[in-house]
This record gives sequence, C-alpha cells and structure tokens, in this order.
Amino acid sequence: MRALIAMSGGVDSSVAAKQIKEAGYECIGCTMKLYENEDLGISSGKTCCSLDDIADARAVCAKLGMPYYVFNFTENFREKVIDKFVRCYQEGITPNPCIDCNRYLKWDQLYNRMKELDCDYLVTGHYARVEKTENGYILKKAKNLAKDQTYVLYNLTQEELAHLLLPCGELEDKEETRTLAREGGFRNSEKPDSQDICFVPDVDYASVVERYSGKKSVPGNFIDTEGHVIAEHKGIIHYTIGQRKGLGLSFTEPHYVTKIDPVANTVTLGLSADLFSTDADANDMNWISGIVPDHPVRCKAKIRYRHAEQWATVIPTGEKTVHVTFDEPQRAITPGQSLVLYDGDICLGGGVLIRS
RNA sequence: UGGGCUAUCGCCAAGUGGUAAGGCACAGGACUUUGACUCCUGCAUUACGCUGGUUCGAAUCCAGCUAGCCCAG
Repeated sequence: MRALIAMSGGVDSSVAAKQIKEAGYECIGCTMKLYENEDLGISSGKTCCSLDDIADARAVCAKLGMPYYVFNFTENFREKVIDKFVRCYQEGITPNPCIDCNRYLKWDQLYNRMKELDCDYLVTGHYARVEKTENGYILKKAKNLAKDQTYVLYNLTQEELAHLLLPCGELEDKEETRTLAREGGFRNSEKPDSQDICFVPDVDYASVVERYSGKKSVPGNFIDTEGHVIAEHKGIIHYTIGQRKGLGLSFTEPHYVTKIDPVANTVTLGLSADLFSTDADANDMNWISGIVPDHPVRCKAKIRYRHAEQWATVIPTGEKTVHVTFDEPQRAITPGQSLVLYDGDICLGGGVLIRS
C-alpha cells in the first residue's frame, strides 16, 4: 500500500509520517507551498509552509527514508482561500480560512495528487479518527480530545474518508506526540504548535485584506441598537460579531459588536446580553454520511472552533441548508463561521452560518 | 460679569479630615491550527483645575483665582 503524507513541517504531521511508515506503508512525503512567504514578510515560526518548515519536513522524510516533494499550490490557495477570505471580510462576514484550506487544498488538490502518484491513502497530521462501519465511513473525534480537530474536517466525503489516514487521532495527548517525535530523532520535536492564520504574518489580518483587495477600508458609523450614531469605525473589515477589543470607545460597561451591515457600512454596538440567540441558518451543508436526513436531528453543535458543543435541533431545509435551534441561547452566532454537528464523538457534518 | 453648580487617570466615576475604589479604553501575557470571547498582569507613586490658608495630617475645611455648565439678564 502506498501513502502520500501531507507534511507541514510541524510535529504532528512528522509523527503521522513516522506512524504510517512503521505500519509498513510505502510512503511519500510532501508539503504544499501555499503562498509566497517572501511576499508577506514571513521568515519562519508560526506558519505552515515557510522555507524553514519545508526544510524541517524534508529532514524528517530523510530520517524516515522516504521521498519528499513540494507541490506548488499557490494559485489554488490564492483563489480558494485568500480571495474568499478577503471577499468575506468585505461583505461583513467572518471567514474561517482553515476550513477552506482543508476542503479545497487538502481534500481537492492533494487528494488528486495522491491518485496521480498511484497512492492508496492520503495521510495528514490532523487530530481526528476515521472508522469504517457497516453503514460507511465515519469521522470521529480524536482520542486526545483537547486537540480534536474534527471541527475543521466536516467537509470530508465518504470517498475521501475511504482514502484518508489520521494516525494522530489515536494519540493520547500532546506529550505522546512529542515523545514519538523525539524517538524519531526529529529536529522539529520541540517546535511550538502552529496558530493564527498562516498567511497573516502578524495579527493584522485587516492589512492583508487591504493589500490583496487593493482597497482601503472605508470608515463608517458605529451605531447603537436603536440606530443612533455613536462614533466612527475604521471600516467593517476590522470587526466581527461579539468583538469587544479594539473599538476604541469607552462606556460604563463593555460593549460588543452585535451586527455588521456592509451596505450601510455600519457596525452596531450593544451589550453582552444582545449577543445571545437560539436560532441560526447554515448553507453549504455537508453530511458526512452522504445522506441528507429527512427529519429533524437532535445532536450537539459547535458554532466556532473553540466552542463547547451544545444541544440543538437541526432541521434540514434543503440539500445544502439547515436551520438550527439551540436548547440554550448561544453567544455571538457569527455569519461565515461554521456550524458543525456531533452525535457523541461522531462528527455528522457541518455548514456555514449565514445572516438570518 | 446677578445667582447657582461643577472641576479626581484617555473616558465614566467612588471618595465629605487620615494618607487616591471600581468600570471602560489601552498595553503585555495565557488560551488557540480562523476571527472573536475569556482569563491573568500592568496602568494617577506627595498626584485629585490653580494659588494660598487652617490642621499632627486635606482630594476632602476656608479664601482667592481660572475654566465649564445652568438660571436669570
């Protein structure tokens, strides 16, 4: 059996490679080059495909005795991830580029490369598990629940799951991951976990939006829930629902962004209590089973990566759309973020929240 | 230029003789493969509009000045 291993240069995917190699697969390592680091002024550290990262991945492959390739996916990444990222912010919604990157790069581009290279499986360092049941494949949470990443994998299909191996899903905790990396003698065994948006050099995503779009954000009005103008904002790309910091305004109590109107170019500010609601709609829905339920589904749901899943009732309203009603009001349900559904430790699928 | 009120950190605001609460904002950190949220830490060191006075001791009492607001003009 042949496996193509997607390696970021980080610890997790390096350990994934080690596990698969030791399991007896014929392995090929690869890294997707997603953007020109030089353009963004990125040197190393917290990204997933800087020159240093590629060197790390290459070194691990050499250690494991497997061939290694770098695939240039910069065009695809720009089109499917960055362009969409920019467009979303300009429309006043808040994208999750990691989900798009997985969907369009890993599950589309890389999956095709796997086939072209005559491999049977694609391997990544994600913390999640794939299992085969009598009713098909299921996506399960990782054993290491603290690192579970099923949230960003909800777009997987039966066909893709059939050719996907996620060895990190079986690891108990991060220390086990690092121990395996040390055993392998990997030079990146102590490398910090990645975080932040890989193509945003510092925390300033807004300047990336401005640079890629070539448009300066246009200041507009902060308004209160009654519509009264309070002050001027820097442009809607700087805000997201539920945001408190960076408003530059002081009141007797904390204020949060409760609404963004791209047409009027206004940002509504309200109190924490104004952020809670029970209902939302999502589109672009993917049911991992491949079957759209013909009845309401009782399950748990998350509305952001780091959100404790909550009980909800999900009603399919079309092939690709659902309406969700949470048992308890949820804070800052944000258009552009993903709604992901769970039945116990099984990820049922998910979609993208839209303005209601 | 008659009367009244108010002047404390960027903003709001406690404090009424005993040696400057708190909230917001801001900064740094933690958390985190998205944006947020959250949490932690820091943030007026003789300083409380200015100048004097009373007092062992004042932001807190007194006087004058200055500024702003309000009501009469």
